[in-house]
Amino acid sequence: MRHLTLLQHVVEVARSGSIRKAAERLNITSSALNRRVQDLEEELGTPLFERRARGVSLTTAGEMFVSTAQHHLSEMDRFRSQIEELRGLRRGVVRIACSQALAQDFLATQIAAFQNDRPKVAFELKVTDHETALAALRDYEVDLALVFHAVIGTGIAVTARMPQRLAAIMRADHPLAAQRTVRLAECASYPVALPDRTLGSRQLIDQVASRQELRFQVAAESGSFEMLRGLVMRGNAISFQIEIGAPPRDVHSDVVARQIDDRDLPQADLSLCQLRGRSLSVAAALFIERLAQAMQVARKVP
Amino acid sequence: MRHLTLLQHVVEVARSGSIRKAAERLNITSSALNRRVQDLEEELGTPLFERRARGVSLTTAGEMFVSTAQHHLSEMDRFRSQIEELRGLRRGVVRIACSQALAQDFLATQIAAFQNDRPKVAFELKVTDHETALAALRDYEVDLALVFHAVIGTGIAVTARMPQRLAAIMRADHPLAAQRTVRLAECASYPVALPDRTLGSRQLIDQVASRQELRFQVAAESGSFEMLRGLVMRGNAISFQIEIGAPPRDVHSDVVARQIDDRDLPQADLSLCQLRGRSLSVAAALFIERLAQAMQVARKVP
DNA sequence: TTGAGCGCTGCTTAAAATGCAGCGTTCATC
DNA sequence: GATGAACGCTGCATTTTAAGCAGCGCTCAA
Repeated sequence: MRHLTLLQHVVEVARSGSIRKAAERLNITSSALNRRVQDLEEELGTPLFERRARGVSLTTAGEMFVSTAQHHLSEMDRFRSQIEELRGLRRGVVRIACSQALAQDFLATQIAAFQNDRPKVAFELKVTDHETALAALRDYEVDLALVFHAVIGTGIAVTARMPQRLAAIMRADHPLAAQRTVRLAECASYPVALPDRTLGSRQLIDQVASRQELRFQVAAESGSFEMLRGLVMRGNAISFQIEIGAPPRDVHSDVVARQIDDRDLPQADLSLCQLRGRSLSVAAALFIERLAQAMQVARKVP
Repeated sequence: MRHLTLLQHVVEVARSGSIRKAAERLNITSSALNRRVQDLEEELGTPLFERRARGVSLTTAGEMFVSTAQHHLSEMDRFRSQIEELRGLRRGVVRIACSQALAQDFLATQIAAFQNDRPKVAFELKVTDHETALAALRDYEVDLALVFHAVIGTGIAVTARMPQRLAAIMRADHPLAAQRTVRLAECASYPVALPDRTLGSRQLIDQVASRQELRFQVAAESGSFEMLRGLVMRGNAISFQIEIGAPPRDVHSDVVARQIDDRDLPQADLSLCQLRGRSLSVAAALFIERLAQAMQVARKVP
């Protein structure tokens, strides 16, 4: 879209915080970009950026402009998507931000099922902690975010919600593996490998642990679920994961999941989030619809 | 806005139904406009207009584009308005479509009061029948519409509503002027000057008349309230107007208004309408707010 | 059958955006 | 306190883009 470049350029300057950096990203010279910004500011009769020694930052007017521009760019994306739908191409990109726990099993299944119907739809997955995920949603970087136990502000709408319990994961030969459910206090008797503090499951654990005055023997702490699983397998530690990311019995390894006793757990939700007021591409809207449905269904089956 | 011209151009072509006509309105040559359209179509990979012998008409994709474009143009208008507000200029334009009944008294008062606070805000008034008024609202030609007894479809939101009775207006020396209220049947004994069928008040009268099987002595029929008032004054006819457009005693003439008996009247509303999903300029939003308030207050006082 | 009105295109000309090189400034670093 | 990297900005030459002009072929009402 030729007439959208100006908007994209300004948004990029805002993102980069520097005209030169933005120009590099956009593959134009900084002088060209600089003049585009200046022309726009002159036309509007008001500066959009404050010039600082190490770059630029948005003025109030600039923030308003960027917000409008982002919205319009998103609308145009959606328009193009509808055009393609009209032409029967059924293409599209769905961009998702989610926490690690979901990526491996739940989302992979959902995406595969969706692509069965619409093979030309591509997916972009961004795996992060929930704060970054919601920020990406706010910045129009992703179409939807799937977050666990997050504080969701206004501006973001929760399309579906799914209560999630925490599961303890351990090796099949771990003493606690004999039980159907475990209590958190029991886990304290063994070495544990905890998710780090950016992750929702850890925040949940900390909450419970401090209430029950539990002290874990923390063998390790990591932001990576692969790492934690590795520690479980090779170090015989206990780790924790939300149930949707922890199938009761993993066929590919000797790791098992054991539900934690209900009495120990506060309520925590897995939330499917969209940006309020934003219309999505056909592909993204369809996928969200199915995902929401899958979450409802999964909720019914305990 | 330099980068908005393309959108404006396409919208204008859609409005005009012809590239040449649109080009004339836009003060450019038809070849230039033609090529802009073609370039855009090529870029989108889909035609926006169907070429017909006597001009062009929108394709489905074209309709979608125009709708998005209009929305974005309106957003940018709003953005500029907010900029000016930020700079303390407090300027702006409020564009209104309303029926004649309201223009003379009610709206004039409201506008004058508003301009007392914000003298730099200009008003554009479009006086028409209610269908045209709602169409203008839908086409982003006006910011708000004030219509009486209209069928309001989805896509248009009613911000405030005010039940309105009909009043009979007549010369002070008319026999019926002696009464505080009149019945519609009584009016049938005298010559009447009726609003024409485009006007909401006429539709209301027709409704009642047909139910009560009344036959009026129709002395005249007109779409102009000035004309009707003239006939009342000079021909001693009775005419009708909604109460908000008919002050009980007009100091500038010998015309008086007498309320019609409640038993004769079906419910009819004066509605303040906005386009759903559209954000308005600061001035327009403020004016609407006050107008809505005024309508609530007016409703309280019977 | 004719002519007015339409969309479209080749060519020329005017305008706008871009790249290049370089200026003055700020600020972390040594 | 000197230094250099990073930044925004500007004059000028160049390229790219858009606009205007004239004219073609087409359709359809008169």
